Amino acid sequence: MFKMFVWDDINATRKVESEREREADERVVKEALDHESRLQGEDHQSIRLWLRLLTCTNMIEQRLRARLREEFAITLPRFDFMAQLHRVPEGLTMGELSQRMMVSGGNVSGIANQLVSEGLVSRSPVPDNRRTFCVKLTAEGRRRFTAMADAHESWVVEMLGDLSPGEHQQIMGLLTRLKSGVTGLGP
Amino acid sequence: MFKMFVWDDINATRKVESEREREADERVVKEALDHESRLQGEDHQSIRLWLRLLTCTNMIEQRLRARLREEFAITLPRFDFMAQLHRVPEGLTMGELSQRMMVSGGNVSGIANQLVSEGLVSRSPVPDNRRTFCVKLTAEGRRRFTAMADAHESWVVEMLGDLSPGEHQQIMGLLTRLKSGVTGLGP
DNA sequence: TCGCAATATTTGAGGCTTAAAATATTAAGC
DNA sequence: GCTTAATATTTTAAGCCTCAAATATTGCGA
Repeated sequence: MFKMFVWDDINATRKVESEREREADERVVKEALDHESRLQGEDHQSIRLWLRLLTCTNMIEQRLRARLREEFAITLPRFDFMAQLHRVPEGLTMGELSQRMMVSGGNVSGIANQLVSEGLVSRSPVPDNRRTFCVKLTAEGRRRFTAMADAHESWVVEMLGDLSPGEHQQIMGLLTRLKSGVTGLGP
Repeated sequence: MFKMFVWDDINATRKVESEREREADERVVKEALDHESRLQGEDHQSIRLWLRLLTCTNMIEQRLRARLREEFAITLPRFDFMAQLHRVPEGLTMGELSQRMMVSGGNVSGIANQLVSEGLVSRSPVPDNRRTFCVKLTAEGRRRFTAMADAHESWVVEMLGDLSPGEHQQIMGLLTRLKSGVTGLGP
C-alpha cells in the first residue's frame, strides 16, 4: 500500500519518493501549515484535491480581505455586494443578490441596511410587485466602487499572474467540469 | 476587442462565439446565479479564474456544511478542528491549530472552549513552556470523529468523482502552481 | 371570493470570524 | 539581574453568516 505524508512544501523541487519519506519522517522539512498539512493519505485523492482547493481559495480571500481593509477600509462582503450591483446597472432584487453572492437572504438584508445607511446603495420599491425591492448603487456608490475595483483586479492579477494563459485556460476548463459535476448532483 | 458575457451555463455544450453572444444579448439562457454571473469581461481573465475558484469552493463548502449539520449536528469549523487533531495524535498547540485551520487565534480559542466543554477535546499544559497548551482529541472525540470522517470523505468523493484520475492530477498540479505563486508574494 | 400555496423579505438566536488590546511567559542583550 | 522584545494565548467588540420563524404579498384554483 502506498503511504506518505502530504506536506506540500512549496519550496521543494521535485524529489524522489524515498527522499520525501525520509524528510517527512525526520520532520526536517519546514512544513506549510494549512488545511492540507500532514494529511495521512492512502487513496484519499479527492480529499486532497478538496483541501488544496480550499487552501488556495482561503489564501487568496484572506489577502484580498486584508488589502481591502488596509487600503479602502471596507470589508470583502460589502465589496462583493457592490460588485454584483456594479455589473447590473438596472439593479437587482434582494433575492438575486443573495443567489449571486452565494449567501443567505438574511445576510444580504443586513449588509444592504448598512450600505443604504452609508449612502452607497439605494433600495427602492418595485411598482408591480410590492414584495421585492430594486437595489442599485448610488452615484456615490459607483464612485467608491470604481475606485476600488481597479486595485482589486490588480491584486488578483498579481496573485494569479504566475500561471500562463494556457494554464489559465486549462484550470478554467477543469474547474468548469468540477463545478458541473457538483451542480449535477442536484440542489 | 473581444467582448462577451460570462454566464456559465453548465448545461450548454460548446457553441460558436456568435451564437453565445446572441443568446447572451437576448437573455434567453438560464443563467447560473453565482459569483461569476454576468461578469462583463474584456481581458479580466484572472478575475474570472478567481471567481470560478471561489464559486467551486463555496458550492462544495456549503454542501459539506449542510450535510454535517443534517447528519451529525456539527458545524464545519468544529469538524475541521477535530480533523486537524485526528491527523496528529500527539496533539497540537492553539497556534498550530490556528495556522492549520487558517483562522485567527482568537477563533480557535472559542471553538476549543466549546469542544472541551463537550468533552471531545482536552487542553493540557505543557511542562517546559507554560505559555502553550497541548490540545488533543479525547477518546470520545476520536470515536465521534471517525464516525463522521467516512461520511465526509464519501461526500467529497461524490462531488469530485466526475473528474478522472488524470484530471485530478492535472488540477492538483495547476493548483500547486497557483498556490506557490500566491505564497511566493510573501506574507 | 375565499382559501392556500408559493414567493420575497426581514427578524432573531446562535455560531463563526477578525483585528486589536490585554495578559502571561520566555528569550536575548547588556 | 534587568530590560526589552518576541511568543502564545485569551478577551473584547464589531461584523458576517446560517437557519428557522415571522410578515407580507402574489397568484391560483375551488
